[in-house]
Amino acid sequence: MALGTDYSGQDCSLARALELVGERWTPLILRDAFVGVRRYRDFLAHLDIPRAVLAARLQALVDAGVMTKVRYQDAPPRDEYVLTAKGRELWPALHLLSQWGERHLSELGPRRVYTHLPCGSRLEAGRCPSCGTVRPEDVEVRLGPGAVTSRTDAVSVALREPRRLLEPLRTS
Amino acid sequence: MALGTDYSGQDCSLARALELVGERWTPLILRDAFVGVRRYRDFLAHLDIPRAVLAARLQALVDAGVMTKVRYQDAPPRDEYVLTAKGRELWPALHLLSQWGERHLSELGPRRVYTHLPCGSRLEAGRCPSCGTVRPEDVEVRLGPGAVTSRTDAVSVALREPRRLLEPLRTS
DNA sequence: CTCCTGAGTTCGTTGACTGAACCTTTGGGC
DNA sequence: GCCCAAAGGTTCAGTCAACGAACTCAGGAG
Repeated sequence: MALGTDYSGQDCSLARALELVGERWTPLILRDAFVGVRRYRDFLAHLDIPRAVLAARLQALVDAGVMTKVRYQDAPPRDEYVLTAKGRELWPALHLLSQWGERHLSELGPRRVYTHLPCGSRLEAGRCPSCGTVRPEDVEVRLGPGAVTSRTDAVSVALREPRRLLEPLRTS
Repeated sequence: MALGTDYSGQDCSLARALELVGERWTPLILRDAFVGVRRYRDFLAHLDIPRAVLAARLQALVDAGVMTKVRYQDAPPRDEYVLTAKGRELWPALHLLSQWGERHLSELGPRRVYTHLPCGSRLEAGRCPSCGTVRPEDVEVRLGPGAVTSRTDAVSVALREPRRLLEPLRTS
């Protein structure tokens, strides 16, 4: 269970991208960010990730300009981690990889169903078959027939309700 | 520099997909497979990857049905690793991540330019803006202005020529 | 003052990646 | 037959990242 990332010597934008978002846990942190998770506590509860690794990954994402820390309360001071525009552009890539997994690794049917709300189409290949490219804000996620609802942490429970991408999750 | 992969407990097709293709080196092995690399020796030369890791990754990809071993010569017996249909379906996801890297991490302009040969359009978002979804076989890759040609191994040199995706690379 | 929560940091242990050396099969040159 | 080289691995000791439990720290609440 170790995944370092450093592909120096590869003159390749894929390698550069993987050094940022290819590390262990990072794609799942981003997935959670897209479905609305913003707080350290919620990432921790939903991912079962070591605290030190989570702190390091969030810091790396902030340093890379993929997320920003936003203060949402002053007493006591609390920050949320929110995707930047650069980070939000990762959604098609993450979604396509996820769809590949749905097709080939999900025997009971899709675990999540993505709908483009303005037109009602199901998303394919990270975009709407009728409208072209799609903004994550316009996408609705809900559980599909292949979903397994075994987790009982507050974040997993809250995420069972249909919701829009990027809509902040509230668990408290 | 360690990236293990096992996201048990995550009911998520992205996590399942990452367990297969998210391990360290695996995305770059797949990238090489898409540009025509097929032999152990060529992967080794082009990636600077430890032999044991390369052998383990190729075996895992074969076990998962993403690649197959194909005998191309009997005396002495030699096999090539070739993408299956399941593996070829990973192209849009890999391409999108690569394009994100081109946009955000490649200061000198794109390192690689992808063209849909039947219509001549440059690919965007893993598909052709005019034709819709694209088969990798119909895509041409050539170096762009951001490319750095510092590697001197035979595979890197051969890959400097424009070529179609999936067209077998010959270096000997 | 004491307890509690959120958000980390510290640290010993485990396990994956690294790189060099070694092994096996086969063919070619002599 | 004998020796060497190449392809495709396997083995192994050392290193470094991930793991997980414990600890720290700041700021309320009572």
